[in-house]
This record gives sequence, C-alpha cells and structure tokens, in this order.
Amino acid sequence: MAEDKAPKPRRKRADGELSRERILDAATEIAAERGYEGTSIGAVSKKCGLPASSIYWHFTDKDDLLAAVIERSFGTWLAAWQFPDAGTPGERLAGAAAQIAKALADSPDFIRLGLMLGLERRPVEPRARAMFIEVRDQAFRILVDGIRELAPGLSDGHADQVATYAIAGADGLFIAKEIGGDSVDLIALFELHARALYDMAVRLTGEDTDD
Amino acid sequence: MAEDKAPKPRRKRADGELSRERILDAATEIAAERGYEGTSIGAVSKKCGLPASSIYWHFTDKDDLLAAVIERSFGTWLAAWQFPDAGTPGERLAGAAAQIAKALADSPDFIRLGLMLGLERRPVEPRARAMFIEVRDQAFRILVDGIRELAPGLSDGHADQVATYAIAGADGLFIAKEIGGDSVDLIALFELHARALYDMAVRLTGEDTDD
Amino acid sequence: MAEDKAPKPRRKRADGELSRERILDAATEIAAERGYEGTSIGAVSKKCGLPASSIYWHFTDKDDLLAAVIERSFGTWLAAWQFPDAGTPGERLAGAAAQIAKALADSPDFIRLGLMLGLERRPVEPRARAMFIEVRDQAFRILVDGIRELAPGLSDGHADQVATYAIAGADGLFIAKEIGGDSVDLIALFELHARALYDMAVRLTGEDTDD
Amino acid sequence: MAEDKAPKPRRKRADGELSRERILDAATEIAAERGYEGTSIGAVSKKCGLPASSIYWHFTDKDDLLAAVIERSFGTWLAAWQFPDAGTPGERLAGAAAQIAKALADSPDFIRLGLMLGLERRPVEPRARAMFIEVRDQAFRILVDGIRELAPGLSDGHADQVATYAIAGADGLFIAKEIGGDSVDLIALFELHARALYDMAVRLTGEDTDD
DNA sequence: AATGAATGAGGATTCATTCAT
DNA sequence: AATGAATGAATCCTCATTCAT
Repeated sequence: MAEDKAPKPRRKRADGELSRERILDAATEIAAERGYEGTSIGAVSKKCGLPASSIYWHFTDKDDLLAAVIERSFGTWLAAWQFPDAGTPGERLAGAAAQIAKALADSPDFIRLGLMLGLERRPVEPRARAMFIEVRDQAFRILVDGIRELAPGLSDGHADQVATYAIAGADGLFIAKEIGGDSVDLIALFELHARALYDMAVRLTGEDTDD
Repeated sequence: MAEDKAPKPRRKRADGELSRERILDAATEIAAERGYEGTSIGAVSKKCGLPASSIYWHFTDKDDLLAAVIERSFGTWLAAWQFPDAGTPGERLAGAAAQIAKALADSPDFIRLGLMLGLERRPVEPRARAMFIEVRDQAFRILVDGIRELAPGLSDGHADQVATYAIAGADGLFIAKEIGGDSVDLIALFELHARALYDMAVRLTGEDTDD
Repeated sequence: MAEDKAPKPRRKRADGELSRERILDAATEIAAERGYEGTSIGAVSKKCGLPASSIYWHFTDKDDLLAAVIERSFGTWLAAWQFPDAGTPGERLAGAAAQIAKALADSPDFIRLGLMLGLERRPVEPRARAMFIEVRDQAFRILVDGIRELAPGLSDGHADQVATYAIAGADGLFIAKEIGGDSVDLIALFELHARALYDMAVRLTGEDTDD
Repeated sequence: MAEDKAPKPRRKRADGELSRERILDAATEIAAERGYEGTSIGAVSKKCGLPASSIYWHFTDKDDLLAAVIERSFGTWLAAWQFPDAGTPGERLAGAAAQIAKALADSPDFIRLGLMLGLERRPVEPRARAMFIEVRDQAFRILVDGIRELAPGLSDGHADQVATYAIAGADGLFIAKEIGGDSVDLIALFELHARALYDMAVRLTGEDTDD
C-alpha cells in the first residue's frame, strides 16, 4: 500500500496488472484441473488471495475470466509455435512433431482445459469455448500452410485432412499421456505420428496427381 | 403414460429396476453434455421425474451414480465391440476402424463423457473416472491382442505402441468431429487412420525382425 | 401382537422381540452419544442392520423409539437400585453413594442421554424427556424415603433438599467425570459426597428439632 | 417495506460487526434450547433476519459459529467472575456460591448449552465443545487458587478435589433447577453447598496436616 | 483500484415418514 | 413380521453476482 514518489501512476497501473495476472494464474490452474463448471470464483479467490469482488473488478463475469485465461495461455503458446522452415520435408515434419510433443509435455494445463472446453456441450456456449476454438483454428491454418508448402501437389481437401489428422493425433496422444502417465512414451509416439503423417502426405499427393 | 380405468395401481412400487434405469438414462444424457461437475442431482431429478431423494435410494452419492453411468454405457459398448477375425490383415484393421468410427458417430455421448472424465484432474479422483480408465484398459488389451494376432512378428513394446496410437487417433478424431462438426469427414479420416496403422505395424515388424 | 398358546407362535414372537431389541440397542448407543436430534432413524437402521421401515413397524415414530430407549434403560437401572437397609446411617449413606458411583461409571450411556434430554428445551417436549423425568422422580422418591428413615427428625422440606442435593452431586460428579476423564477420581469424590450428605442431614435435623 | 422520503441509506453496508452480533445472539438463543445438532443454520437465519449465506460470510461453518457462541458467552461470564477476597473464609465461600447461584439463575442459557456440549460424544469433537472445556478449565483454575488461599494447609490433590466437587455441585444443582423448575430453591441449596464445601475443606486440611 | 458485506438460487445430501407388497 | 421404494422438507454449505464505500 506504500511505495510513493516518482513514476507513481505507472506503479498504480502495475499493481492492477499484477492483480489481474495473479487472478489469471489461479484461474488457469484451477480450470485446467476441473473444467468450466468446476472453476468457482470462490476457489480462484482463495488461491490468488484476492477477494471475490476484486475478481469482478477485473473481469465482468466468470465467462469473461475463463475466456481471458484461454486468450492468454493459448496466445502465448501459439505465438511461440512456428512451422519449421529448414531441412527435408521429413525432417521438418518430425521437427514440428517434436516441438508439439514437447509443448504438450511441458505445459499440459491449458491443453487439458482447452480439450475439456471443446468437449463440453452446454446450453449457452461459453465465450471461453468459442475463443479456444478460434485459437485452434488459427493453429489449424498455420498447419495447413506448412503442409501445403511441404507437399505442393496435395489438393486442398487432402491438405485439410492431413492437418486434421495431425492435430487429432496430437490431441489423442496428449490424452493417452494424461491417462496412461509414465507408461506412455510421448516422444516415441510422436515420432511414429510424424512418420505416419509423412507417409500419408506422400500417398495422398500420389492420388491427387494421378487424376 | 396411459393406464386408464380400473383401480389404477397408483404407479407406486414402480419396480425399482425401472426407476434405476430411468435415473441412469437421465444422468447419462446430462453428464455427456456437461461433465462431472456440470451434472447436478437436481437436473437429473428433473429430467427423470423422480425426486432427488429417490436418486439416493438407488445410488449412494453423485460419484456412485456417475460411475454407474460409465459402467453401464461403456460396458455395453465394450461387450459389443470385437476385433474383426476374417479377411486380410489390412481389411481387418480397416474393418475395426470403420466399426469404431461408426460407434463414435452413433453414440458420441458417453465417449465425450469418458474423455472429459479422463482429462479432469480433481483432488479426489472420482470413482467414475477410475471406472472409465479401467474400461478403457480392457479395450486396450483387446486391441493389443488383435494387433498381435495380425502382426505376429511385432515385439510387445511395439504392439502396445500401435494400440496406443490406434486409440489416440480414435480419440483425437472424435474430438475433431466434436469441434469441427460437419466439416470433418470422420469416415475418410478413419480410413486414413487404418492405413497409417497398417503401415506402422508393417514397418515396426520389420524393425523387430531385423534384430 | 397376540401371544397365543402352542410352541410355534413363540418362535415368531421371539423373532420380533429380537429385532425390537436390536433396534433399541442401536438407538441407545447412538442417542447416548448425540442426543435427541442427533439420533437419526437412518443411523439407527445402519447400526442395527434392519431397514428404516422396519423400525417403523416396531415404533410409531422417532419419539416413540427414544421413549422406549429411556424406558428400557432406566427401568432396568432403577429396578437394580435399592437404598441399603443395614448398618449405621453413615455406612448406609456411603453404601448408597458407592453403589451410585459404580452405576455411573459402569453404564454412563443412558445417564448421559437422560441428562441431555433433561437439559434440552424444545418447542414440543419429546415423550422421551417426559419419561426420563418421571423415572428420575421415582428415584427421587426412593431417596427421600431412605433419607427420612435414616434421619427421622428431618422435616419434609429438608429431606427433599437433602435428596435433591444428593442427586445433584451425583449428576455433577458424573459430568465432571465425563469431561475430565481419568483425572477425576469418581470413587473418592463420591465418598466426599456421602460424607457431605451425612453432615448436612445431621445439621438440618438439628435445625428442625430446635424449632 | 415502505421506503418513504429522504435518502435512507438502504440498510446495506450494515457495519458487519453488528450483523455478526445479531447472528451470535440468535445462535446463542437457539443453541441453548436445542443443543448442537438442534441448532440449524436455517433457524438462526430466520431468527436474525440475515440470509443463511450471510452467516457464512461471518463464520466459516456451523462449528465455527457455535464455538464463537461459547467463546463470547463464557468469555464474558468468566471475565466478570472473581473469587471474593474479603471476609472470613466461610463468608467468602458463601459469597462465591451465592454469586454462582445468581449467575446460573440469571442466564441459564449458555450454561445449559455448555453442559449439553460437554455431555455429547460425537465422532468428530466440535470446536465448540473444546472451547467450552477450555473455558471451564480456566474457571477451575481460578477456583483452585481461591480455595488454596482460603485453606493454605490443603494438599494439591485435595484442593483439586474440593474445586471439582464445588463445580460438580453447581452443575448438578443447575440441572436440578432446570428439571425441577420452581419446586427447587436454588438459593437455599447453594447455601447448603457452600457449607458442605467449607466443612470438606476443613476436614481435608485436617487430614493433610495430620501426616 | 479495490473490497467487505450481503444475497437468492442452487449445490449435494439426509431427514422422518409412508405405503404397497 | 417385515421391507424395498419413494417422497417432500430440511440439512449444511457454495454459487455467481452486486453494491456501497
């Protein structure tokens, strides 16, 4: 409550930012464990140390809070993720796969949250879910572009299919890891996945150029 | 709903088993939409017509109810599912894949519930989650056996990997369909998946027999 | 409900009696621990193994059950308790005190229950409480008679006072034991109590014969 | 229900402390009548006018509320109570006894509650009970100090016994009054009790100094 | 930029009791 | 002589949210 002189207004702003950040941290952690309904404002308040009413100063409601959680987490993640642009096609695919495998293993929390939001079907769709789907769609487009570049002969429909299959494999392997724990060798499985994708792209390119 | 004239047996003594089934139906439907926390006893009560307290006659608590939902749904599903035993290996794999694709498309509700339970990480693990994991494990073992029979040269570790990848793909494609809706051609994608699995099994068998 | 001749109905009767007894045992134990409100039919049912509805076959309602608990427990206890009729007055008083001390130490459950019922004040007085008060009153009268016989010179009012004080001391020492546990030497304290009663009776007789 | 003229601060922001006090008043009254289990949050809410959820703003749970009731009531009482320090030993004891008799007669509610809590034996000991026992222990120590000062020749064990007996008598007489109503002359009985304590202290001092 | 206090709706679960069998 | 099933009211407590300060 002290800390005067000089850059004062900055400090104030910084305090507000900091509180916001603390709230988002707490909300991310809880939401990743228990999903949308399981994330109560009370629990977030307890975990971040700020009163519940303060959460409502920063976010209009629970939905807004969860949307912000997704926005921040996935935004960061997406920004960091780029399709590798050097090496042979096979190497680049393997590189992308390894990169994703690492990301999944490193910060599983918001992936888990995203998948949970994606699976839930409630009467009024939460903004958080819409936001997750949008971010996911961006990732999908980046992937399609990467695949197109890698396999120029691939038709639009087939490029979409390969990208969809790529993401599906990643999601499925993530779930396998979540459920199976240490008995699942994520690295090895992602290598298989990369190989499968490569073969798939090659085969489909063949089909497309046959026509 | 009819039952006119005569003394009308007052609908009491409703057979018990029937009530239990009504409750399970309602709970399955709701849980598949909103997950564990989102399934409130009140909502189940409203949907099945029995008072909340009656639900507690049939199930000890919410956790017990949800576990029973999983048990019944997945039990039925698992019992029906068999690894195809005729045709060439490729046909059999494709058959299994098609069978699963159809099952996912037909009754997505309890798959969605299962995946949601699998993803959740709450302090005290619900029995429902444990039950889902157990059923899933049974499916895994059936799959491993089928794969071993198909590709006798495969090492144990590799057979497990192929089975894991097979399930992961199914889960991931299910999610893709859930999120992407009609823009996702599940049948085609499962064909790709089957093909990928076949190639994977062949390649890994080669590695194993090289040693 | 009958009691007709022959051997057979006896068996039936015995079964019913046995169930009733099992219920009363369970109810006594629970009620002694948690008082009137704390004794739920459900808990009694679980403890005795009979379904709740069976309890209602034997007892009209919860109040009736608790009244029966008091009746059985205190009835037995009271029947066993007699004012000693041999020895010097001091010895007889000491004997009575020792007898009571032992009874309190041996079966504290229903004493505790009785005191709890005695202390509670609820809008509609439970039959159980009335029954406890009645049994207690019988004990009081036995005591007054004993004291009058012991100290014939005592006025009616003073005899009542001594008896009241005798019971109050017993109740209070019981509570001290319940709360203080092993740090309370009940035997020694009851000896002090007996001695105090003796002195009190002697002094009050002096006052009465002075007039 | 009206809302005429002026601004009228809408009764909100009701000061907190005041609300807390209102809740405690209501809870004290109800708990003294019906004990721990008989005190429902709903009843307290109705009596104090605040919604049940507001009670949970001020107290973490029912147990916390009841513990606060004990703390406040007994705390006040204990603070007010002092062992008399003038007059002959007999007078001082009689003074103390009269003081206690008056306190019991004046505000029997929380004594009754305390004794009920003391008697109850539930699986998880309520904080309220622990708090009552602690306060009671403080009173015990004050009493022992007073008695030691009054009868310096008394051994430690005997001083404890006299104090225990003093409190036991008070408790027992309180119960007698509660059950017997107006037919019990509490003042006269406490005089007898004081006298008995005096004689007891004298006799035990004799025993102790004999050795 | 925050927060103490409040609040009505709803959360899971238990209550005493009933009734058809 | 019993009991499986049902039920409405009540239990404790958490929910998301608001509002005056």
